[in-house]
Amino acid sequence: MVDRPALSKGEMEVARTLWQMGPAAVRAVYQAMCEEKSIDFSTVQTYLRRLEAKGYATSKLEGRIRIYAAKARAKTVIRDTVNDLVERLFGGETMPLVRHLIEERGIAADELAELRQLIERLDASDQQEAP
Amino acid sequence: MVDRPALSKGEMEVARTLWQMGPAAVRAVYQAMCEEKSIDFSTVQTYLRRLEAKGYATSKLEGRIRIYAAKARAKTVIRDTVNDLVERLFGGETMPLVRHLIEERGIAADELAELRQLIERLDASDQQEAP
DNA sequence: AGTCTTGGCGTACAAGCGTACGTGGTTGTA
DNA sequence: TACAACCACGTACGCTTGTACGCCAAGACT
Repeated sequence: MVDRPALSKGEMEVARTLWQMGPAAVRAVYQAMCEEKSIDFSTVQTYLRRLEAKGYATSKLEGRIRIYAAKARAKTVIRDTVNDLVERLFGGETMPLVRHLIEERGIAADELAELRQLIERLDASDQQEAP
Repeated sequence: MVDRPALSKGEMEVARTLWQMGPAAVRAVYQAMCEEKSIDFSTVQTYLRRLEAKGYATSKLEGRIRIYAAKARAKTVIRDTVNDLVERLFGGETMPLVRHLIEERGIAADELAELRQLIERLDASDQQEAP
């Protein structure tokens, strides 16, 4: 659809916060982000402005407060970002990344269980599609 | 260990090619990359220079040809890059990305089988560590 | 010997990024 | 009403990234 310029790393964090919070004022986003890391209010403001400039967010003045809302869906952005990463770092192959994630980053037992189910499910539909 | 500046997207592709090929001249890297996408020879050269400047590669003149070799190991770079992505786009949680990869990008049947084994293995060691 | 090709190396340059500051208006408070 | 806190908005600035060009020397070809 719309072909937006890619998000930078910093912009991504702000976008993620915005997805989590829903429409929010700069200060609210700022405070949410503050809890995780030290960042300047103005920096957040600039990122939000850029997010809007790139077409990832909209904003409107509500009284004298500008409220930002995500425009692009998280799923879309994640898809594009991950596709790009997989392309560049793994030459387009998905499995090496999956392997890396599962082996090198901790996965809890209940998550493992979920994973197993996920696989069962896919396996079943594979069987159907390619008998 | 050494704290290198992060790789940019473009640099990553060159690094990956270099890992795949082992030590190689600029032209060799260029030709390998050409097959996948259109890129200028000088661009590749600049990326290799920057890779070295950032400490990800070394080079030495062999006759009048400069041979570049990867210095950082792929595993390390992948770890750092993926950690960063997971942090920024998923707030540090691994599972959403794993889920995304498995659900949204095609995984072949034999890869599914491999995944299942991987999970069995981890499950077993989990059991041992936390009885 | 003269010309073509190839490579190294220096340099460029606009756009994007990270990180803010300052100004001037608005609102809540003493 | 004077003052402090808060906000939007414009602006800045050095660094990085993407994408090259041009010059010069060494080897290859005629």
